[in-house]
Amino acid sequence: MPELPEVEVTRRSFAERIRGARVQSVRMGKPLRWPLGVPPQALVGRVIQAVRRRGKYLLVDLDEGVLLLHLGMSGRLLFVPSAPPVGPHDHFDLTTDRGVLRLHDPRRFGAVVWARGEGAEPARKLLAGLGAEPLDEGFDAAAFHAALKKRHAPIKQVLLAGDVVVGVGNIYASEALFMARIRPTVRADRLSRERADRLHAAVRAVLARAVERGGTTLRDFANAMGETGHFQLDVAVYGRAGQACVVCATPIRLLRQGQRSTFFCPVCQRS
DNA sequence: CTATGGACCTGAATGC
DNA sequence: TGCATTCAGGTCCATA
Repeated sequence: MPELPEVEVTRRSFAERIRGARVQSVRMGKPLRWPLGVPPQALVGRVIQAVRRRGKYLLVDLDEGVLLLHLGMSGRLLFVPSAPPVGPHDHFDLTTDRGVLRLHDPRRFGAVVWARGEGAEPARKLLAGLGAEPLDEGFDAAAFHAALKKRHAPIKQVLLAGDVVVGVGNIYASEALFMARIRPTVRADRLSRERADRLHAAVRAVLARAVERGGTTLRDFANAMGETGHFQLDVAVYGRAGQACVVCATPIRLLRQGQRSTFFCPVCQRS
């Protein structure tokens, strides 16, 4: 479900409302990807200072420590005044004096992890090695090209790996490569500066557009207010195998890269 | 060091 | 209808 745009849209949908809230109780359901790291009781009484994002992680700053939230493949947050009935996939409730923050995650690839600070374990290790923030000023085209020069893997897989640039998941990798007219299978180190620049711009444009559109709702994404996204209406190639390319009408092709589906136009993305 | 495949988990869609 | 197989928006870890 969630790539950078969905995580950012989720963040914006509750960050201001939850700021200043005091934690009253914590409920944990089935185990998530990693343990919380402290007894849930330890969060009671903490006050939420801010909600930030790094890559696909949300960082909930507390007056003591920080909570890292990750939505995995199927995670979704909800922030509502009072807790709805608890379903079988509701695995974390943070009840505050301003509402309940709930993580709903059927596949449980998501996580809620506490650390003393961003630089303290286990946060440090989870955040270490993350690449540039694509929507920040600091995402530099020359540095992007230089980083790609060191990689022999197909460009699609380098985008997904997240250690060069963060936040680009399976949907937006295909979309950005289409926009940049680059074939997903080309080795990253074979991209010229000009083509790397096109990809750099395309990644930014696709992600920014998706944030504006409220994310992509393929089946069940919704922000913490329960609102769905609309970028699925703007998708050019993802999930469109066999359908006509929006530019040249050639049928979109599907291929497998590292057990993930990749979609591309064989004519618009010749190399 | 880099690249690759398997692992984690559940539900929906597809195929026989 | 029933049951098996495949696929899904992520990413860590072991292995080459």
